[in-house]
Amino acid sequence: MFLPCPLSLSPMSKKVRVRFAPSPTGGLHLGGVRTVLYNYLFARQNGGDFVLRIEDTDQSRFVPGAEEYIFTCLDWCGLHPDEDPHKGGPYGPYRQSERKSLYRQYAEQLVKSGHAYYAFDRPEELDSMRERFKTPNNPSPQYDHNVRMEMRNSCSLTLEEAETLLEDGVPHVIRIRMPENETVTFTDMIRGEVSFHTGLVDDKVLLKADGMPTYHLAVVVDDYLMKITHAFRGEEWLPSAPVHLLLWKYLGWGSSMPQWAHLPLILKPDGNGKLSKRDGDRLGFPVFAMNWTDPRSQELTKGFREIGFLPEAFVNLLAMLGWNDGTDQEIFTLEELISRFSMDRVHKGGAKFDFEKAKWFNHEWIKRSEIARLKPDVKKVLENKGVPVNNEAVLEKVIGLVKERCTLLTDFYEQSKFFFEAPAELDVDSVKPKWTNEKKVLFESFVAALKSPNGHASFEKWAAPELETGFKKLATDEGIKPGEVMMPLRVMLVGGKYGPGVFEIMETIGKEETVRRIEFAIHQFIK
RNA sequence: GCCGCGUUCGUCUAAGGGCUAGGACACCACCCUUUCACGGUGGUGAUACGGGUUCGAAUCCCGUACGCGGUACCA
Repeated sequence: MFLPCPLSLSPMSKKVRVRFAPSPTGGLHLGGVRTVLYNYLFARQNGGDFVLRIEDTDQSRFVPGAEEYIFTCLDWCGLHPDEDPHKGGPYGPYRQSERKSLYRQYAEQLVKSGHAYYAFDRPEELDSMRERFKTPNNPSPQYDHNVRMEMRNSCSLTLEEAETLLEDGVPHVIRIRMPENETVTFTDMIRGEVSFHTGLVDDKVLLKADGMPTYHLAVVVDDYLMKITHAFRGEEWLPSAPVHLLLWKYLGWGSSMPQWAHLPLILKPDGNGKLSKRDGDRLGFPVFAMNWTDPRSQELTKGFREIGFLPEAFVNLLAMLGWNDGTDQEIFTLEELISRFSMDRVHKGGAKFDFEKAKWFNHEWIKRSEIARLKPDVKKVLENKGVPVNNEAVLEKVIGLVKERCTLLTDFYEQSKFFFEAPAELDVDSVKPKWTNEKKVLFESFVAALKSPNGHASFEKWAAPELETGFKKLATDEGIKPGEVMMPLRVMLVGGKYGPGVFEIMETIGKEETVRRIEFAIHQFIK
């Protein structure tokens, strides 16, 4: 453990710790889950910890139920945190609203060291500043070194003035004082070296008037306090990275700053831009991991879980959106992903989300999954649709028979309901035109033979191959080509032109039910 | 506007100086199947553009275009 490490200055004993830090304001987006996944894979692969931290610093955006929803999503995906607000951990609390008292001291430390200042500007004053400095060439003026001295803050005011305002309890924020002319550079795990000119970045608010930190202060403080070693987040954070880098430095924690990785965005399938919930609604596919009902509007947004995705497939397809292991393999278990994942094979460019491919992943997973794995989910699908499932052995047999034709778990309803209840309606139109009295006679003798197999050796044993032999022989004996009556038989049993082999179906539903359905159907086909 | 990040078949991507630019989804055709699927075989289809560097560039450099992200007391 204490071997010299000549190639690296960072101690090898430093345990990998990563975090996912969502703000609980609604459903969990695809991209969010992928960020969780990459964090999780990286942590597991390195024997590290995966922390879930709730970033609820904006109280005006509080949405009841959103936090619980996140827990459930991660749970469904099988991406379990090692530390979170529920189970706690050595670095709690894990909800930023409960850490409120922590942040102020760091903000003030920055004020003392000259890297931040108090600002007393009221919202109207900020608006008017933006109005005043707005030009065609600068449509959105920033609060930066250019205007700093024209605003009401502890840089422009005298010490006495500022102190008076503070003592009088005038509402104020603390802003970082961005240097006017420096270059901040860091190495992103995905993008390599990235640099920024500090003079172009605004004086971000660190501590809000209500005493809550903004994201900028909170990430840095919490990542430090929680000993985070690698920080992965969406690409949309890249522009504010220089603020975070400087904060780590100014707070005196530079040597323990995590390594950053800014993940590429997940884009909408048509056109460009970040994939949003709206796109899903518009194009007819889910964007959230699970159903989400907005508590205010009661609007329901569909999720991958409810639409019939297996979590294994969901995780698999998310992993492949921006990463691959360099081989042609596309289907990975979580375990495989943990061993193969590597941050340096993560793409730089955003990926358009393709729902067709997503469904393909699910189909593959359904086909490859054991019947026992599928059983509880399929049972739930059928029960939700009111299909009576009273025989576990039959259910298992049915799953084996139909799983390769189910892309979504919900497809099991259409594909297997006729095993459990007689079809309510028959697709008579596909039989009627070619229906003849001879065929009717054939089915009548088929039923008779099934009822009393004497003389029909094939029907004594109730099994698909024998049933097929017997039925075809019977047809041939009656002078009818077997092919002519296969479709009618199928429609009688299934109700439509689909499903597994007809004789497999007969074998599964049993003699009584087979006879009942044929007898019922014969009358339906009469012209 | 400014700053940053990107750019290989329609989509996800492989190929990190030397290939007929490979795979997958989707699509098309055929085969299998007396249904629907599964499966099999084959096909259409891409290095944004312009300059360099090099014997040789999708790959390295520069520029252009385009796209995206950011530019809040939101994350």
